[in-house]
Parts: sequence; C-alpha cells; structure tokens
Amino acid sequence: MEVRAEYCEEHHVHKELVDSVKLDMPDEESLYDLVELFKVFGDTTRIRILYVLFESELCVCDIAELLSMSQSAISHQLRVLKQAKLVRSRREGKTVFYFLADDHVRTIIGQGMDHINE
Amino acid sequence: MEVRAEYCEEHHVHKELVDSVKLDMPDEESLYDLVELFKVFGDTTRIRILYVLFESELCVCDIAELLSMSQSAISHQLRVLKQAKLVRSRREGKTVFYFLADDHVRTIIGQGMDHINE
DNA sequence: ATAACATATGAACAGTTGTTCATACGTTTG
DNA sequence: CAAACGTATGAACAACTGTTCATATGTTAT
Repeated sequence: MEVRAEYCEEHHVHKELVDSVKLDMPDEESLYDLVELFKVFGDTTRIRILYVLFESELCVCDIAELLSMSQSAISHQLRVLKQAKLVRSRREGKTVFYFLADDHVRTIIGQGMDHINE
Repeated sequence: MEVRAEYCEEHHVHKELVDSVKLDMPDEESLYDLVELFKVFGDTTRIRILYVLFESELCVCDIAELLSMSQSAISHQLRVLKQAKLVRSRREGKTVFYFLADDHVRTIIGQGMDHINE
C-alpha cells in the first residue's frame, strides 16, 4: 500500500529482552551526566590540558605557553574541566595552579587509548 | 608599562618538566583519534544505542522503536558508531543486525559511570 | 518485473561549541 | 592608594553536529 509503518512489521525484540534493556538502562539523569563527561574528553584542547597535568600541577599561563594558546582560551577550558570535576585548583598569590582531581582521568584516557590501538 | 607580556613573566615550568611533558604527550594523530573516540561517546543517542546493544544484537528498526526515534536518525548514528569500530553489523535478508564490536565499550562506559558516581 | 520492506544517505536547518576580544576581578607591590 | 600582573568571564562569531525530510539502495516475495 502507500502508508509506511512507523517501524518494521516483524519485530525482533521480545518482551523479556525489552524489559531487560529497560532495566539496565541508567536513569535519564545518569545518562545525561555520563554524556556530558564524555563530551568534556571530546576536545583536543581539553585532552591536551589533561595530558600536561599528568606530570604536575601547572598555572594557567604555563599551560597556555605549553600548548601555544591564549590565556583566555585555556581559562575557559579549565572552567569546563573543573565543572566536570576532572581538575581542581589552588590559589597562591596571583597565581592559580590546576591539578588532576583524581585517577579516573588517567584510567578513562588509558582505556580510550587502548581502544584506538586495537 | 602598557604592553602585556604574551605569557606570565615568571614561568613556573622548568626545562626538565617541559621535556617530560612533551615526551608523554601522544603524537598528533593519536590525540586526534582519541578525541574523536570520546566525541562518539558524547551523545545521548549513541550512548543509548550502545546500552541497548549490551543485551543483544538488534536490527535498526528495533533500536529505533526502543529509543522512540526515527529509523533515519538511528541509521545515521549507527554509521558513526561503526566508523569508530564500536559496533559491527551483519545482514540477514532485508534486515541488518548491529552488535557491540568488543568489550572496550563496556569498560569505557563503566569507567565513566564510576566517575560520575564519585 | 514490480511492489513492499529494511536500511542508507545527501542536503538543509537549528542548536551547540570553542575561540577571540574586551574587560572585569583578585592579589601583590611600590 | 594606584599600577601591574595573573586569571576569569560575557558577548559575538565561525565552525561543527544531530535531526528531519526526501530519496536511493538492497533484498524478498508475488
């Protein structure tokens, strides 16, 4: 006929499978948070910042110099990393030092590297 | 004076540290690939697709129905997931089934979940 | 061969994102 | 206090991304 069905006619999913899928699927909020976390890792500048912080804490201008980018651009991205709780900071006079918040960062990046190296 | 220095005047990074950072920093191509991988995880639709595939392989229309989205939208995203080698597919007549490529997917998502759960 | 179905894909459009620029904030020094 | 420095931030703009829509491709059945 002329009218398309919204989905395929013969469904391959069974009731038990649908239930099982819905059980394992995280709630809306967790899913959103998870996606936001991966979005943070999905940017070259932010990944580079995390990599330079692997070695030691650094101030904003040092990171900017190491990555050959403007202070403003780095500061904006450090804000994103901080909101995602991937880095923390401490002030020392005029200078603000940033450092990795915990070891999850290394683990997640490591797993990603494992994948792209087959 | 009136002219701003490009970077802070007193650098906190030392030569040894800079060398060490540059040593650990992956090459341009690996960094790019890593970022592209995380970008793939940074979308609600794609994460949802991966979650439903945790249970079993599914055809495109089943995924579309489970996520209440159009066949086209799902197909576009499956293409992205396939290019990232996170899913694979097999054809069976008119139907194409998609399934997880390997266990890195579970590991990476698991690590992400660990982080957001503090 | 034709029709119907399942999937794939190109174009377009809206929403999002990262950088730059200008400027504000917070701290130290004279 | 004012000036200088290091950092933070809002606005604007270009580049990118995900969905929709229309349509094409590939397979099966009549």
